[in-house]
Amino acid sequence: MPDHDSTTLLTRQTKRRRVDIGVKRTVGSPIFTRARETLFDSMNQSHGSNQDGDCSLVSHGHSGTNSDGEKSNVLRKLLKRANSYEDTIMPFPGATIISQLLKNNIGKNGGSDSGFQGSGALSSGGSEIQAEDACSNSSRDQDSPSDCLSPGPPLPPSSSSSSFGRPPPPSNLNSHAPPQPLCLSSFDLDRLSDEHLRAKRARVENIIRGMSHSPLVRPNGSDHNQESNRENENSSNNSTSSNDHRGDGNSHNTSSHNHIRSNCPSSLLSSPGSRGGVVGVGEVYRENKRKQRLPQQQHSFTQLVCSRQEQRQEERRQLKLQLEDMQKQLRQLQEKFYQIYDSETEEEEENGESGEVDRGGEREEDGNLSEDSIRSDGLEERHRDRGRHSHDELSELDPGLFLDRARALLREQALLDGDIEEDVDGREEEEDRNGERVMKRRGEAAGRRGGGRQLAETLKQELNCAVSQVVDTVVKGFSSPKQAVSHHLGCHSNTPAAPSSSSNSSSSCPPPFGPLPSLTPDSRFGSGALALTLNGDGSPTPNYHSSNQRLHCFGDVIVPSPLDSFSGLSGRLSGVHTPNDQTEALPLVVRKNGGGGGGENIHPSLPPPPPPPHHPSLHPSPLTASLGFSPPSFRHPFPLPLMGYPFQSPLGSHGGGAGYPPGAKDHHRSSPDSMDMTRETVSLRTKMAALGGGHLSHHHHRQSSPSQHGPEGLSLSLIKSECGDLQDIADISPYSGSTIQEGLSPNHLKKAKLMFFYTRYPSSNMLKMYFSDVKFNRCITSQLIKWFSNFREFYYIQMEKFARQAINEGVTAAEELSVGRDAELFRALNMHYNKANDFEVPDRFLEVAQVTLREFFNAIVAGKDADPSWKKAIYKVICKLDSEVPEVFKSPNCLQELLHD
DNA sequence: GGTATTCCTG
DNA sequence: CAGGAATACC
Repeated sequence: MPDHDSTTLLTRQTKRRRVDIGVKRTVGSPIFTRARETLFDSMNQSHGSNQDGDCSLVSHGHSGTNSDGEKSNVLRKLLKRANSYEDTIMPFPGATIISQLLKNNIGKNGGSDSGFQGSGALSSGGSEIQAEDACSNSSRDQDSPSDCLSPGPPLPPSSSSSSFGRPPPPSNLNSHAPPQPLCLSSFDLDRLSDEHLRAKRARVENIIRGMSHSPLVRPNGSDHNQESNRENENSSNNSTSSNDHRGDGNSHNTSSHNHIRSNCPSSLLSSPGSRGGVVGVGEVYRENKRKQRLPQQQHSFTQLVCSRQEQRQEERRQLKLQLEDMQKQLRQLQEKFYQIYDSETEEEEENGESGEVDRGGEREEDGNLSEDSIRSDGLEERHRDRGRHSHDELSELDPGLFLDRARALLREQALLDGDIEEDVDGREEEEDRNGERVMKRRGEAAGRRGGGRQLAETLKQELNCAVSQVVDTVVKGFSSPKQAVSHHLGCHSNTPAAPSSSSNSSSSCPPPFGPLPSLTPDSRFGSGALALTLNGDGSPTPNYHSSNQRLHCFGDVIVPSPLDSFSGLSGRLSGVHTPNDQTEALPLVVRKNGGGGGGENIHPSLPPPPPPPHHPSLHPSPLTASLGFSPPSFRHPFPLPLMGYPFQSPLGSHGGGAGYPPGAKDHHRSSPDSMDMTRETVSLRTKMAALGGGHLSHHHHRQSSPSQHGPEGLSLSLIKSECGDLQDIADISPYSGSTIQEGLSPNHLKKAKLMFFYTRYPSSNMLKMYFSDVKFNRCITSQLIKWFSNFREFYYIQMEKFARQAINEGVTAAEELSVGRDAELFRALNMHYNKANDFEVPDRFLEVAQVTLREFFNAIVAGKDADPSWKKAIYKVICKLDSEVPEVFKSPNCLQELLHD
């Protein structure tokens, strides 16, 4: 980024900080406290004490001695924490990770989080709009997103730090620490999870949008305008980002829909928005890249090479956006809770509405100083704050999406519980900012609490699912660029909204969201991870666990890695590959393209294996294990494809589809082809051997399956590339053949050698029959034929050698020559074709060998060897001695069977 | 012209 | 064991 960008970033950050602070307040606002109280009351009274204790960290000051008061305090604290966390760092590992990532990214970008935070707090609230713009700008910039995100954390710091007395950074650290989680316990966790879920959703949506959108040139300038336009289009109030934020708040009051939409545009599009204006450019750009990538993967690898950097940036942006989304989601969740439980706050809300201007200062103070004071702000303020926060801080994120999701969730819950329905409606109304309804709610609130619990549970479940999905998606993305792409693709396919990018830009946000509730769970998040059951119908728990694990893993991986690592990961994953990262994956891809230049060019970077890029943390087994990703995947953008091939090795595996481990297959789906292709293209037969070692090893590791294939399995696959048939590549597609391998593996070679005991002159058709697990193409066929040719060569050489030896030894009659299992000739042959001697050579082979030896003996004795083509007669004889190859060899697993026997 | 095989080389 | 060249066959 140019210097000016950095400066802008700083300004943005400062602004953002402000915004964040304001947001924090909102979070910390009394409403939250009440919500907390209600939640706690309903949720667990027993836990309350503990939580209080935990929460005690925050000053209880206001709350009365009453348990309720304590609870409220606790809730407030929790909320504050959550807010502070959101801004600073999420208590969740994932959140923390994200925050860290964002920070790291920022750092990479050149922006200094710390500096921002410090300055950010400083910035006055007056520039919220600007802050938004800045965010959008920053978001626009690839790096900028992080900046926007970063602000979030920073903002809280001021409030959080003041309120909590923690410095933002420490808070982050602390947040990671277990104690906080404890404090947060159910409620915070729920919120966090919700936010995560939302964030995931938002990410997915963003991704989808990006996918859908036609590739755009990065817009440096018009982003803001675009954003504003989009926002306007969306209908929400936002003519401008600044207006939007405030307007959002208002809009929320007026109508939840508006709020959502406004948010949506900003978040979705904008995530755009913040990236926003950037989005306009950034998103489009991303989209373009994504689209290109997809086609590239599927169609050709060359394109991939072209836009590495762009992809990287996009990935960064996406990551940032995701983080932002997550934060937004969390906020939304909080809001929901507030709405649900806030009946009390109604009064305050009205008051709060009176002065938005004051809010800025008050909020900060309130958030920091006392929750009670915050209450005075009222729901509206919260909304406003929310809107601001979302727009300002998370401008990129789509608050609308979150809201929609939240609504959907609420609705679902309502469906589950009639009581809840009312609550939901109330929420919406609250969103609308109808203070009156809020008041009504209060009355209901008491009754609701039961519903509130349910809601909380449902929200938790949904959050868990969403988090898990998000984590999965993120991890996948990181793990392999292609995967990420695939995910994106998947999202597209899955998400109806995704299809039209352009449409999405203007109105896309709302539509996607609207459908989200229903779609969200599975379809949207497309990635298998998505399987969330937002409704909570399903498997929240399993998902939850998975999510947690994933989060941990993710956290482990990500947290340590600075943005660089992140970017590297993203690049790796995306396939954009930073030069370092790309080392492995890209080359392959490139190769494919043309054998040519583009790919190769990329490769160069690869060679210098990126030692630093890969953080040890990245490889963490846990992730791979939990996620199912193989560690290599992280390194290799295209791990999946590779995995598939290795397994394919005839010997081991096989078993058709069975050969692949389920997980592996799934991975392959994403983008195995590219990998294989590239590899194949890259390494020809010659290379195959070399590759066999390295690649195969990778495959092996990746593939949990213990296929016999050694590391070499892949080598042969490369041949295909040589053939250069795109079709082949396409065919290679991991899925196409259940377990059909593109190339020949060492096992295949071994199998061929064993087959040589039966047939010295196999026909191509015969080979196809017996190597059914291999996808035959010219190259493969030629290679197999070449193998047998080589076998024959060795065979005849040995025959001639021993025939002459016999002659030299004084053997006069061919009859004297016999080939037994103890014969030196046989041992030589067996050593060559059955080195392990784990296969029982058929007697027929001994007979043929004896015949061959005698033919050579006779020919030599007869002096026929003078004729240059004297061996042809012998070949002609021997070729007739081929015997049927046992059916066993037709089985891909024949080696295992044969060897075991 | 393409394929298959052999021979030679590494 | 693969690549390349040469040769033979279709």
